[in-house]
Amino acid sequence: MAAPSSDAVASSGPARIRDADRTRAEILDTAAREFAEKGFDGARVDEIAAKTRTTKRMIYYYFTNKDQLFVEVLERAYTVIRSLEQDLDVDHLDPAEAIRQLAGLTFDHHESHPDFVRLVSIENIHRAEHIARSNALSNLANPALDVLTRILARGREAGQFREDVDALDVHMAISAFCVFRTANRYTFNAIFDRDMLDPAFRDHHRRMVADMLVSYLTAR
Amino acid sequence: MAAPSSDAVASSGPARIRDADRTRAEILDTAAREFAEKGFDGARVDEIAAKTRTTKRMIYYYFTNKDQLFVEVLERAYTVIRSLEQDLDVDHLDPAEAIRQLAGLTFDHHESHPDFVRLVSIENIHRAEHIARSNALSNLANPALDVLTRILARGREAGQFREDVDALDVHMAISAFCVFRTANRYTFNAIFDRDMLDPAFRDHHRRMVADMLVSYLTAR
DNA sequence: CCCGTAATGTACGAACCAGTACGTTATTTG
DNA sequence: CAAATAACGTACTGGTTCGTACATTACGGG
Repeated sequence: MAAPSSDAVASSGPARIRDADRTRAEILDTAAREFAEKGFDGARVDEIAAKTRTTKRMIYYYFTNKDQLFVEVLERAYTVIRSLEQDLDVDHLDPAEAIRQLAGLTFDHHESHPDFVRLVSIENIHRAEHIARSNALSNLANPALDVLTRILARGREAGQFREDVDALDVHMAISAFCVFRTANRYTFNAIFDRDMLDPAFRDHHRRMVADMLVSYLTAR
Repeated sequence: MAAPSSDAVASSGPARIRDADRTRAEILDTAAREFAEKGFDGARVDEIAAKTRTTKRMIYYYFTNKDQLFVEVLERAYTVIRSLEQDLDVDHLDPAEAIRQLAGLTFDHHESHPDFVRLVSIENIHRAEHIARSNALSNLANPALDVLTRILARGREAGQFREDVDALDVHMAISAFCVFRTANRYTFNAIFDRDMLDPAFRDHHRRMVADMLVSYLTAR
């Protein structure tokens, strides 16, 4: 209910009372969790505020409105994933092995960032209207795509890979598999009684995407 | 579209003023479109009612509340897909060709039922809580799975298919690909500037799922 | 042909919820 | 150190939205 108004909180070096960056970041964190949990329309600004050490007023102070808050949540979520993708260095590997590495990395990303997958699902229900409103996102290239393009070129030159696929096709196929496990986990489990995220399947599925793509690319 | 309920609607005069079946069906149709369009929380009961030839009162008369309405929308959506799947008869085909047929059918289903794909996405955001509340859905087996099981068994017996995959794995892989094209269409297009549902890619993608699965299953 | 009930319509309410008006305190800058 | 301003809090509002109380009409069984 009412916050303890007893000031003089000073006591043992409390965190700075005014810290715009921290407050802003805390709102974004909480909002990301809340949006991922309940969806855009299901999430409540009041609830986000309550789960923060600040107030609803601050959300509007920093983010203008609920839509803009979601835009920045998405921007941050995509940025995290992208920065991880940039660490990928497979130019020295055999093309097939490079594909395996890329698939594995993508698999791991999605497995360890379920909230990201949910946020993307939610944004798709809204027809990507928030991404469209974000300069940061609509102009952001995907480093994984460049990597993929080079791998495919090398594979084709070596006569190993088929010619009728481009990087986006391969990226789509890998993403589809990885996204599906998380995004459709609940209905799949309800209907087929199998939890796709059960650790028992993890390694099997991880090998499966890689095998699928490599066998497809190398099929004559 | 919807077939008139029981009998021939008495002559050509004004439609029957009282027709429970028709009213109920019209509500379900409209609700399905509205939920698919806006999501569960984004959809408005008042809006659904307005797009119907009846009133909001009737929605509550037949469906108790918004959640139950969504449950029945899902039941109907799944039933439509399932009934189409049952027409599949591939037991006389070569296992690889049978897989191609199944993948193609699944592909076509998803391509021609985008609303179904969206409803499933929405239900996953809600952690399949509505399906859990539906006896019809949580006890409904998937005919495509039985078909798949038989295909795989034949393929293995013939020494053509690998042994370390089960029907659910294959179903998952095919669904993932087909669902992704529709479910993640908007964010994919916003970020990569490629509309996965562009007719120009249709045949290519359709062949791609089938090839991916067959090459994977037959890989040594 | 009449009456019970299934089917339908109208109007309303209570809760909820995004967003704001207004006031206060800390921090920075000149 | 004073004045400006950035950061923050409280309390409220106006519109929305699910759901319902109450009234009414068509239809079918007896």
